[in-house]
Amino acid sequence: MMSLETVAKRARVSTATVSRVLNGVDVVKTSTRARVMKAIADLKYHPNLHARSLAGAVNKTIGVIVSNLDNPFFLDVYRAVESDCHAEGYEVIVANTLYRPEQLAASVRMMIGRRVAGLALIVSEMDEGIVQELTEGQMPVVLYDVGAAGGHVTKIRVNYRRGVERVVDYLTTLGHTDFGVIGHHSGLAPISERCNAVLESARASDPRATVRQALDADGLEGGRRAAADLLSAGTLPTAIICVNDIMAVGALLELRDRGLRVPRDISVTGFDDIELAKFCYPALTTVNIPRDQVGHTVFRSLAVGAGAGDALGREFSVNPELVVRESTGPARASAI
Amino acid sequence: MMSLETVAKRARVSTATVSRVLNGVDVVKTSTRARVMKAIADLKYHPNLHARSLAGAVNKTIGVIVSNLDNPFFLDVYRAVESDCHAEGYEVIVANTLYRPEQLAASVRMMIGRRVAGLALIVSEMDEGIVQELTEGQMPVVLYDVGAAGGHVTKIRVNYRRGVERVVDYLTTLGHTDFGVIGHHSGLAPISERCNAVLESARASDPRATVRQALDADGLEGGRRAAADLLSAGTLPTAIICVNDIMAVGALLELRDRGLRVPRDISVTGFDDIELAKFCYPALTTVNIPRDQVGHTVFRSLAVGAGAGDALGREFSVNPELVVRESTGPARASAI
DNA sequence: GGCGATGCTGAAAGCGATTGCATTGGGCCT
DNA sequence: AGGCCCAATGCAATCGCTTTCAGCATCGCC
Repeated sequence: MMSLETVAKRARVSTATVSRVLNGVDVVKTSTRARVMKAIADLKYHPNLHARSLAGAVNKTIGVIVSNLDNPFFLDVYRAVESDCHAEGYEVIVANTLYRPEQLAASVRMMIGRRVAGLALIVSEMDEGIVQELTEGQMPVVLYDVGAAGGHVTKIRVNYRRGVERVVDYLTTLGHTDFGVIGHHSGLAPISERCNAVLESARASDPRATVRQALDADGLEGGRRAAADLLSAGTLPTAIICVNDIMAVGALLELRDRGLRVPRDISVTGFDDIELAKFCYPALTTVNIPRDQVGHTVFRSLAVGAGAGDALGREFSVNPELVVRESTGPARASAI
Repeated sequence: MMSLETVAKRARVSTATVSRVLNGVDVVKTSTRARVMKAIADLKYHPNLHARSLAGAVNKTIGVIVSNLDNPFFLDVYRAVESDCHAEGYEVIVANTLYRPEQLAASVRMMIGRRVAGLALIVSEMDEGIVQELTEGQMPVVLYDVGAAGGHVTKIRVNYRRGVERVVDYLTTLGHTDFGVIGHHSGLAPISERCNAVLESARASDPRATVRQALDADGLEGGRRAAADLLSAGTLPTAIICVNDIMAVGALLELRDRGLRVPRDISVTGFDDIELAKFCYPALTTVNIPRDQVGHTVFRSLAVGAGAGDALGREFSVNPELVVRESTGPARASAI
């Protein structure tokens, strides 16, 4: 491979001068600059970025670790970060853990090894040990839904409870008092928070409200089975609240197969507002977590160089918003 | 930040020894190794990967450039590559160009700068200059749907024509002879190849076949408008072939709004088999490009170290498969 | 004509690892 | 006891770049 020196020799200058031309710093005589640029072009020279970030002080790249790029939530957050960063000349490197803790650890090590300027952990399989290690360290960090803010760590917390309240309140005003919940015991805090919040919000809204739970499966098929369980167990709820959109779509499928009309016979809600929610039939009423808000916060916390960095060390709370579509309507009057 | 030397000093050994412990090479006395490991743990030391890849000969990371991670096709290919690579201890770095040629160029420069072991370009906005430069260079490269194989460049080409033939043949056996095509003039070769293939396959299947085109818009709304155009122009086709799934979904939406039943009144097909195709209503009959096949080929071409690399320099042709779902059925007998 | 200021360029010291070669010291053979 | 060998470790060069400091013309000015 070629190096600065090759270029320098060909242009009959020192490596220092080539470097200056490359970075546009200092003043280089126009004729010299031209000679150097020609040499660079002739040789198709590309600077070695490893050497550059080894030698240079600043490292304009930030790291983002997410659970799974498949999940549109993580993808959107990542893209928001990326777009902000590119606008300011930062690079982003992303890693996904596939929800595996040991992969999380490996990714963190990798990011530290790359000496990123800052690191954002937007994952659901959070590991306490890692959180602590990062908190004790020096590197600017953004933690999502975990840990504590202060110093070099920014915390973003999502108020899931509030999101659930929005759903329940909305359904209550439509006359619903008889709810079913579809969720799962994954041990993931965000999910269990949602499950619990349904119970509490429902009671808060209306003391007579009933809530039936089906919490034993995950994914589309899980939603389907859970819906089936709810249907076969005595009277039918008038509304089914699902802790994520995928399960809600599964429920929709099952209801359709059983000849129930949504929302006339029964209302269904999801959580997350994935793309599918817009296009499934009927389009899903759900809860949206403002993803670009999360992304922008990450950028503002980590890109300390770029006039940003004002957000570092603070705690941010993001409030989910209700998105009303077609899968919800007034409670039916009578049993089916 | 800490360095090897810090660790070395603390463990009262030389940096060479620490390096050996770190990499598990050579023989280090057990007691020494223990001392070093303790020092590493105490200091929470993480090796600087830039320095490592500068000093070391081998660089076990490969680069993947895609047009847009939003697009499930690109995402799936990327994930297939990543999973293969991680299994063999390779890292993957990904860049998306958002379909912008200048971003493509920047990403290529970045990858070269990082001295990746190999580079895969899976983009639709291909730039001839870049292809040529890469072809003339040294680095192992995988090109998707462009360029020529040989030496250090692997080519993957997708037989779109064949995919379209599958669709048209299938519809023909269902009795369709009156087609509408929804596509767009994007200048993207894969898209125009599909548009053209429809015309030719239809004529090949049945000389009396008619094909009406609506090629002026893109995206979901574009598909919607194109469907509207097709509807308002004289007699209705019995089948609408869309060049991608997004536009097909748009068409479905428009047809539904106009009171047409799919597939009873009219059949609709897509292309790409994105996730949405499975969940929209009715589920879309479409064409799937085997993504993991593409991903595995990338890995086998680029990860020359890992017992792979046998695929480098060859040309691979991947054949799309027809995926029949619910949006297609027998041609209706009479005009509506 | 001498002198500091100014503009450009070069020499060389790191940055943090890897690695070939030199060194050391103990065990074993004769 | 002397010589050898090999295991274990250290020394120092190297990778490709940035950056400080110094050097050398050239220039304007008194």
